Amino acid sequence: MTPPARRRNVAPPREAVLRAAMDTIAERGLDALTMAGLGRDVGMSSGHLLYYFGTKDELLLRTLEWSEGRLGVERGALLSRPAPAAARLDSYVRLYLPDAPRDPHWTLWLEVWNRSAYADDAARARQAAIEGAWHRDLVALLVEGIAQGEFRAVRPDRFATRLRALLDGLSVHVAVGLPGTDRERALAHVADFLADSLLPVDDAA
Amino acid sequence: MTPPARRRNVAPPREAVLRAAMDTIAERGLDALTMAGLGRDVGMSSGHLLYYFGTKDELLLRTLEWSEGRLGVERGALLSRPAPAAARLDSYVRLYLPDAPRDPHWTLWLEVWNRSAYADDAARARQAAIEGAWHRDLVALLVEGIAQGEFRAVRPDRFATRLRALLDGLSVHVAVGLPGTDRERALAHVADFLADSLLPVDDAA
Amino acid sequence: MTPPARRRNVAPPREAVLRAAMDTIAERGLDALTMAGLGRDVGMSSGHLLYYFGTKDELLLRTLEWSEGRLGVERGALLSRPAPAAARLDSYVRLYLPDAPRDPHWTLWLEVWNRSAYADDAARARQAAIEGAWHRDLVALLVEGIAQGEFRAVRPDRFATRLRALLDGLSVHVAVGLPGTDRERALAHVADFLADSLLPVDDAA
Amino acid sequence: MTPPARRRNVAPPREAVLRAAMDTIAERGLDALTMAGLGRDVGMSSGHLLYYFGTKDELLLRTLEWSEGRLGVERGALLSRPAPAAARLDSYVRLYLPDAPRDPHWTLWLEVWNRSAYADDAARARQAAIEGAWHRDLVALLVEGIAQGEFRAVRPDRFATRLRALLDGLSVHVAVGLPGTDRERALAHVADFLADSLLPVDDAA
DNA sequence: TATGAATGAGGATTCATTCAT
DNA sequence: CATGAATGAATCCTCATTCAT
Repeated sequence: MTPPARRRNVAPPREAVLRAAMDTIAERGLDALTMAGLGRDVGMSSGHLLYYFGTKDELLLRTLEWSEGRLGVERGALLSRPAPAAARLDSYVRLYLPDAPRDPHWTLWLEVWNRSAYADDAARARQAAIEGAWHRDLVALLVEGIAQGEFRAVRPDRFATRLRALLDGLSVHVAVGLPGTDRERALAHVADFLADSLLPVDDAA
Repeated sequence: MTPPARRRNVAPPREAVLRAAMDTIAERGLDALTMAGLGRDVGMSSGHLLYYFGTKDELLLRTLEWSEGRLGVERGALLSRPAPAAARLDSYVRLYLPDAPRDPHWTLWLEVWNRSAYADDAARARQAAIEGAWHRDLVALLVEGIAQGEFRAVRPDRFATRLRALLDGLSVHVAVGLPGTDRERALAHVADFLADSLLPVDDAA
Repeated sequence: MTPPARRRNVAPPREAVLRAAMDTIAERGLDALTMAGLGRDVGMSSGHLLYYFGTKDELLLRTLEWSEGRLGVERGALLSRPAPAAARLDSYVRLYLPDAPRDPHWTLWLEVWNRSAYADDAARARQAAIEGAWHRDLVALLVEGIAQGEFRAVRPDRFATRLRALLDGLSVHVAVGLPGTDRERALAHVADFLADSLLPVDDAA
Repeated sequence: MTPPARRRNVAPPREAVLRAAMDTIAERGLDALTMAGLGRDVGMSSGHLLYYFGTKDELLLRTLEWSEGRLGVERGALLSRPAPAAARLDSYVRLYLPDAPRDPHWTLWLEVWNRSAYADDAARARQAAIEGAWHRDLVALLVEGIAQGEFRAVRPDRFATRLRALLDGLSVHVAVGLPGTDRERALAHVADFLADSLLPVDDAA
């Protein structure tokens, strides 16, 4: 799946392609996503698909980026809302966590993580860029919340890392369908964690 | 990779097979693990490999179980040491986290998670059993530490879930080779987290 | 399926083996008959099966011979009955034709015919021997019937060949499940044929 | 040999492929026909072969249909000749019977019959369609011959079935190489049969 | 006799990728 | 831009057969 490679995309890949790729991956896993099948789904020859993406790996990464792009827009919107930092943090968390087992976006992430260790630097960089966006936005939000006295005076970067690790761990559990886990429980765990370590102490008093 | 299936394996699969499978997976990824290649590595025909495992998927799961078995022994040893709960918790964490990017054990987990969503119940159950062992041991340790006043009075099960989610998140980051992460930093993060939420408050005083 | 070959049977192969082989072939076709599977069915290792039969081809032929042996006994019994030749001929025909599509015995024949063209002389001879028995018994019956004035004065050998060809053709159609054919219709056809060409003319008068 | 399946084949499969398949089957049996080998014979990758046929089973059926198509043309030509019905019937019979043991066309039929019992309805229907063509043409010829007083007043459909059963039985014997049978003898038998039951009685007088 | 672990030679099939049109 | 025929390497898995015990 990672041979020569050559061309790149010329015209903007139709969104439908990315969406269809996402759907198939979510439903039946990445292994079930074949270029020919995807072409069939979107009414495009497999040849043309490769003409656009150059490589199946590239398609995978592009799909992830597209999906992230959409989440990024949502994230931007919710973070810039005129609302308390705590409320916006809650929205952030809700956006972060998978909706249910096999959540397309998370399924994709899992796959990308898998190949990550064997990917080239360019690919790893793009992947890191995505993670970075989530991270920076979270840091900014924490800074703001702390400044306004909504949050305790945690170290923003450190806390963001900690929270994201927690979110990633919980997300994997949910996305993978681990028995005894689901989105609601994950949300509750996060709420607990935030109450314990970020929100004002007098909260519990 | 998931066809008919049929159970076989009567004699204990040689450890060498599992070890070799692990090595290859760690070095070049699961996709690079072919039955033929593995057979070559361990001096066994690919036919016989299938005779033992019945399926490549089964081999994967068995390798994970074997690897877990070894960790389980280590875990048991360190947890029953006559040492403070805090020290034992530290060991537990050190055992949990990957050694470095591409850590074989974690690479395996990533792969298993990937297929998990599309696996059958039996496979998922075996997977859950492994996770359960880590969880229960952690809970027991927390209970003990709390009883002896070493830890704050957290709710053990809840805290264990939180800590494990954190560990999983950090582990993935490390195993996957995310820039800016490594084992040491992960350990530091965990230490921070524990200091903040589990260890006695007077610690920081 | 036709390599070296070496040993032969030592003890009388248990009937159960032959019977089980027959059943499997009838139900799912010869391709589905594996030595290992058959061994499982009869509680015998595949190794021992080969120890008995030496070869899968040999097993096939032996199964056919065993099946023929049973039919041969029946045939002998019915032919030696103290009954009119016409009645005995009718029984012969009923024994000859398959019971229904996938009739085990005929399924076997079809398979044997298939390999026949590529078989060695010994195998072909054994196969011919079986066909010969049916032929000779039929000839004898015709001779007797003619002598007693029950049948017209056809040339026995020639007529037997013709009748058997007819029976084989009809049998294949029935055994194979050709639409529009079944045992009853086949029997009617044969009856017609016999009335037209073997039984006394005054019959129709 | 009968998995998922998927239809493909858009362009007309080169005749050469079918012809080569036929040749190999005739020479060494269907088991010896491998996609790779066939690809080699016709200078086409095995991948492309499957791209065309989708399945080895499909290739088998297609080869039979192609072969039948050619015979069908011949049959059509000889039946529409301006010749006595008896002469045309003779040609029909000559076309029907195998040329010699291992006659490719008949070898194919034998194989198809074998799987027939385990085939799906679609496959069985296509098979039946072929047999039906032979049958209908024969019936038509009989009707014509009877109308013109060349043949006795047999019931055409019934007689056609009987004759075809006879032809199938004899054909198998010849194709399979049963000792004591060959095309000439088979032809003689058929001639006898026809003289006895179809041609005018005064013939023999 | 009997076992069953071990073999190893295939076999069909899949699929990303190429390229002439 | 777009096609889709063509490739061919690679894969898992099957199974008759062997042989040490």
